[in-house]
Amino acid sequence: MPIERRPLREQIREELLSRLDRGDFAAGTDINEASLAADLGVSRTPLREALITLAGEGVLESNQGRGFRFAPVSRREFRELCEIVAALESLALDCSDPAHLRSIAPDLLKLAQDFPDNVAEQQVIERHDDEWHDLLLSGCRNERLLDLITSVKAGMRRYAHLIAGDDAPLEREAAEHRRIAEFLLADEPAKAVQALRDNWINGMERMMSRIP
Amino acid sequence: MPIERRPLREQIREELLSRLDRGDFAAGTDINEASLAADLGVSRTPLREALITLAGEGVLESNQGRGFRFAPVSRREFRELCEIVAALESLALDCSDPAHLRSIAPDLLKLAQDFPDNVAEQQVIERHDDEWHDLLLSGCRNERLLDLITSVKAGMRRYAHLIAGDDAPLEREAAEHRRIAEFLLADEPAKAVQALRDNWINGMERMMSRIP
DNA sequence: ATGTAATATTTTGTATGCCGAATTCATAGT
DNA sequence: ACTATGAATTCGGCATACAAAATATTACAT
Repeated sequence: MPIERRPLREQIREELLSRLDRGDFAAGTDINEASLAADLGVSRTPLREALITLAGEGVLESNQGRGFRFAPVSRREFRELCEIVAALESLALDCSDPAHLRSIAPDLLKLAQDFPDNVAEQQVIERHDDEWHDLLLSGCRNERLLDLITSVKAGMRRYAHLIAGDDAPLEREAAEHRRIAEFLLADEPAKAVQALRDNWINGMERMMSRIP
Repeated sequence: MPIERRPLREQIREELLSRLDRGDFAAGTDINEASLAADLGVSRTPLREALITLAGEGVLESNQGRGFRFAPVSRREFRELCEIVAALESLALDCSDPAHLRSIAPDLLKLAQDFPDNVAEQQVIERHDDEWHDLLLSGCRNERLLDLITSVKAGMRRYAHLIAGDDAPLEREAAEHRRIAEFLLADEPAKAVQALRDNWINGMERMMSRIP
């Protein structure tokens, strides 16, 4: 088996993000470095490195002398994030290889149809959604853009747990994914881009009511 | 005078970026943490924190065990960055308050006209250009978007010194800025957005030949 | 009882030290 | 002379130690 040979800061970052998905941290909570480090079984140094990375991604905010805290959630910020991701993913889809898009379209359609079937726990659904978008953008040659999208989406993870336990928006999401895939199958990339944009805007509105 | 009361990592980050503007670091160069820390008069800890931040912004890359190095420049990456910033600034302009845009339009025009007059050193010009764009986007209410633009632009600073010593593209840049400002004065924001997009694409092409 | 000042405690920010991995140089063998 | 193998050294990654700031606490005065 391949032993984990990656910087601790990266592993810590991912662990914190997945805890965030589970809703382990309340937004707006101050982070105590010593206790969190002890909890994770690492020293403060790599933990702080992870925290600084997350602060750069907007997951945390840092105030001089007061350390780090999970950035509070707000409808306004969520809308801002959705607008950004919509623009970035649209761009990514725009500069994707059309041939590649056609080749993955069947898979995208299939995944979208399987969507509501496995109504497993929330985390699985979230991963599923992310994977679908990742596949959609897999033909984008702009590496920096893909990294940036990943980074911005990290900031949205604070909102992930808020959608738990409601199947209706899930069905809507799947329907919109099917629509995008069908446009790609029909070789109409421009319409797919528009549908993707709509997907984010609609998803934003679905979420809005759940944010305090 | 107000004494500097900010985390060292931020001051270090800015110092490194301004050194980058001056072309002090060759792209692709490995960074020796100990010697750089000694040079800056700080310890390795806040330096590493700054390096990690810069790596998150794409200014540096980090390889396991080999530490940090200035990410090598390439035409491809520069094009990627320009496409991203074009999309982000377009979005920012798009969701700006039209009334505010009209109110700053005269200033923007004036600044653009003053552009080539003070043909001072390169750094001043770069700052001037950045300030113009900052003012242009000052009416954008999407805070996260503005932060993101700043962050992506940090990655472009590796290319800043390459444009030194050529006035022709500067004149073109100023002309395009005037064009944008005039659209805003005429209350045609949509055209201004398009002109802004063109500005980035043209600026990209102007730079291309200078990148190895 | 409440507000304020002084002190104690907690927690962050920074510096230093140690260990292991990775690179480099030297040496031996073909 | 060239490659391969091993030793030495350098350097990054992480832990620990220290300093400074912020928060909590207590004592005192009004």
